[in-house]
Amino acid sequence: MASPRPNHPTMEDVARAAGVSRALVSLVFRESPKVSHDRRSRVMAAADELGYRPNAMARHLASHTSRTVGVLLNDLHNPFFADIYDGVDAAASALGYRLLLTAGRQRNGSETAALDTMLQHRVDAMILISPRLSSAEVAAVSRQAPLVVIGRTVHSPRIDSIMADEMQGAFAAISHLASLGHRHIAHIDGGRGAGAESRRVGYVSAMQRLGLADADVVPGDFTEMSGVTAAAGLLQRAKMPTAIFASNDLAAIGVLDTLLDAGVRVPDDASVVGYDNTTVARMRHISLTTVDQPRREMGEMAIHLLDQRIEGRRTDPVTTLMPQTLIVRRTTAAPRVGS
Amino acid sequence: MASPRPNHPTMEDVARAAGVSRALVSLVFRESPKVSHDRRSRVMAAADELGYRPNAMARHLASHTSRTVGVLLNDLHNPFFADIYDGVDAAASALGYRLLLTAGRQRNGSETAALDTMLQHRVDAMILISPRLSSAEVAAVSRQAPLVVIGRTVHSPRIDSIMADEMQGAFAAISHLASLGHRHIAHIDGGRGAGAESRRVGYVSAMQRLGLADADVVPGDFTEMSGVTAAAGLLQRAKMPTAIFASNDLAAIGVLDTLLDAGVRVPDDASVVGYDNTTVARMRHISLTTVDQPRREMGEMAIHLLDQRIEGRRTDPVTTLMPQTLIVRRTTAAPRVGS
DNA sequence: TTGAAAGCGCTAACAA
DNA sequence: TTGTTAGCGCTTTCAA
Repeated sequence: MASPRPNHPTMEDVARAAGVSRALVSLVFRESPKVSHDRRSRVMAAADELGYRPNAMARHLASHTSRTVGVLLNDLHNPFFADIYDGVDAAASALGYRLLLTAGRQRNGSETAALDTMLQHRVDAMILISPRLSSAEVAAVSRQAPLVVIGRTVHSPRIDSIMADEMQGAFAAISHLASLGHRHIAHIDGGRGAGAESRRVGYVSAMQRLGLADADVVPGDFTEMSGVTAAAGLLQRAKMPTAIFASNDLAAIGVLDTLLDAGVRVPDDASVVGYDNTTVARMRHISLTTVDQPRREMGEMAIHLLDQRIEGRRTDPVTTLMPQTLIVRRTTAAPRVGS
Repeated sequence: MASPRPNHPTMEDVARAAGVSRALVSLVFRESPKVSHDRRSRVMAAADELGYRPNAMARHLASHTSRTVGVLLNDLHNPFFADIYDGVDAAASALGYRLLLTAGRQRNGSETAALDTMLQHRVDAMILISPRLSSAEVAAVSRQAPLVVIGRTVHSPRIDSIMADEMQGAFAAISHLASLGHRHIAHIDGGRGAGAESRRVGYVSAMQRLGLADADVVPGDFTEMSGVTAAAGLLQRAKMPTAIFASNDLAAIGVLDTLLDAGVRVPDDASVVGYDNTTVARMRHISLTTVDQPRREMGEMAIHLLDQRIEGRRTDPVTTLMPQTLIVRRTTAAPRVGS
């Protein structure tokens, strides 16, 4: 048997206490301008007195709108998502949207369940951050509410996408190394990770465009361990590349660690570049040169795109490519002469 | 002008399509056992056909219960919170609770706004993870719904608390060092950070109980920089302590970095212990001995405590102290003989 | 098992 | 500026 729920006062109660009609109380709480100052304060006082708090469910049910955007974070552990969320949150509160967060879990199908919850709450729109769902599923959901997908492109009339321009990011990394004088630059692949393919393609095309050595892609998978393995392999070679462009920071750290153990000094003997500009890359101890994504801006963009749709200012889907910035720190330098 | 919202079908529509009454559809969606298999599948088929999804707001409004727990994460960036959330999520889905997440922001007063949103949605209970709110404010909120506060104690009849047993954690760290043979162990303080005081007190009492050197507390504040500063100060001393117990991993990393720069080898010349067992501590590159908190279990505990209250099985407040575990990695070893 | 009717707490016209 | 009257989509009696 459940404990009695606290008896929340209703508008009716507030109206009675303030000696006005319920409609007037409703107007006050909707911040209508056509309520006299005097009455408004009478109502507010009564509400405070009673500890009244409008019932969001009743309100949304009656008004057919919640001005709420659902956000699906597939992994709370990824600091990336936190940055994106900051942007979402800032833009949402600036434009007066409420946010309903749900986090995916390991369990399969949990994303579907999370989306379902949001749809049951009749959110006005949703933001999906790197969803693992199939494109077909995502497209199906978009029939119920407009969607912004971050980190993927899904083609559907009511889906907008926001992508990092990883080709450009990879180019920035390689051209930085090239300008330092490196010609032989290896790339540690990200496997099936998000963005890995574009980074690899960007790397390969940059090597060509800049007239450097042949592309040299070492298998990997976005983990620290894959960086360790890849670097160990590179160390075996008769001629080590002078620089390594890892597909993400984690792998770059594995590389750093392995080179250090082997007595290869960074950046004196070899340069290393990561990707993502995670917190770890910023640590003094690591101070990794890496490619930064404008995460916060991506989040803000998501809300703006949805706002355009919700307000009916746009119906055509758009894909936004966000520019990347190279952050030069202490793991890159000119190669030693003769190497 | 707003775009037309998608016209969600209602129970009425489903009932009509399935050729049954609305009440029957309601029973089906509430998973009532007293619906024939045949009719149930007819209803489900019609619902699928129409893309029907129950309206959570109407449901909650009519049923006076949402079986939803609100979770206030004050900082999405803290990986700590993500682990706690995992536990919350697992326990909630096991017990059939839905979760409503909100994340606090930098802005002051945002926590209050977040709580307000949750209360407006009439959540059955709330979990506050390391809230920055004053105890008075938290206590006030608890009159509207039962609360579990993680990381703080707030005394109120409807508030349960979950705390890390940091005194014990500090003791574990110090006794590990003592058993290795260290006698002179410095502590870098965490300042006003959560748990810092208990860690310091735990350190001081452990030093006494174990009959080690006088307590040696260096000011700090939970940041990497404070570890750098503290270590630099320690290096100036005529006689360096042989071991350093930092109040958290971040500060420990600052220490590690500074010692390395100064040519002090860890753990050969000095041992370092952190606190929190963050992702960074686990990295091979760092491999920091540190104190782990059972974060996931803390999250699970929160749901269980709330469940007891929601189901009316308990009305008295409890405070749960969670045990800490020392994780020994590569930054601790016996001191050099003679030092 | 099914159906009818009332009402949850609010908003949204419309009147006054 | 304020009050009146219908609902919103669902659950919940209660009867059939």
